[in-house]
Amino acid sequence: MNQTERLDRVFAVLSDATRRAILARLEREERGVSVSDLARPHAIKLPAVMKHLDVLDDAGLITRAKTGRTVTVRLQPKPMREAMEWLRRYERFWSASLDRLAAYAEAKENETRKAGK
Amino acid sequence: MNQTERLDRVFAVLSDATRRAILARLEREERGVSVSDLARPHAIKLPAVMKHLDVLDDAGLITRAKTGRTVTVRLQPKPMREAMEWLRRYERFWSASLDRLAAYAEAKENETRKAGK
DNA sequence: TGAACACTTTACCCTTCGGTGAAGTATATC
DNA sequence: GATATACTTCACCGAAGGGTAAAGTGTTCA
Repeated sequence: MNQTERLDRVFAVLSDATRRAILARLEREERGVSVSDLARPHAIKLPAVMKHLDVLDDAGLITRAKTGRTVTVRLQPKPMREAMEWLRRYERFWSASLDRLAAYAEAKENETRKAGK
Repeated sequence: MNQTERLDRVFAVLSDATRRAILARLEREERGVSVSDLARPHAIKLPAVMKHLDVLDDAGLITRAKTGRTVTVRLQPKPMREAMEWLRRYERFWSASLDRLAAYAEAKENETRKAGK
């Protein structure tokens, strides 16, 4: 799997609120959560949760371990790093545009003052 | 539009390589790029590019300004900030797991040394 | 052994997504 | 006025996405 595909998958995972909630839950519970516990808070049936877990798995964001009849799901956030790195490039741009906005506001302010309005 | 919906849309934008390429291009050219210039490097027809631009627009990631018959597209990266903030929560987790990995490796190392292998 | 439990798989539904060809609109340019 | 340019809209297509009900598998417990 190349970088492009990895980014596609991780960002696709993150574009769904249910999956983000699952990730957030796993982040809080480092020891892992069973599939049914993960499903409980959501208003969807188990098979739908299964599909979400498959998507998370394909993106490499979780690991699953079966013990007896229960499956423990754990977070594997490493693939998020690449996504974060990708986004980081735009960080300077936000600050830059905020700076520009501030500069503009200031210029406007001075202009107004000079005009004696 | 609430936060959940904004995150859905921004991450959905980012899950497509063509759209990431468009964003990257716009990041390099701060003065804006025309629609046809944006489309040129991609092996898809204009209507497809249009749809990508609509998706970017709906997520608030670009602005479009028509002058004569050409439309200039500019980056508006502010909505990415929220997405980045969301991801940032997992940053500590990467470092944490890297730390744990390092600790494990070190323990293993000592163990091996003690055993005199 | 039989029933309950914790998933998992299958088959299906409807909607959204990413793409196309073709036709349409508005603005240059000759 | 005719033609080229720069989009834009429309109608369509096949694949993928998120959901369901129902049936299946393996484990635990009485």
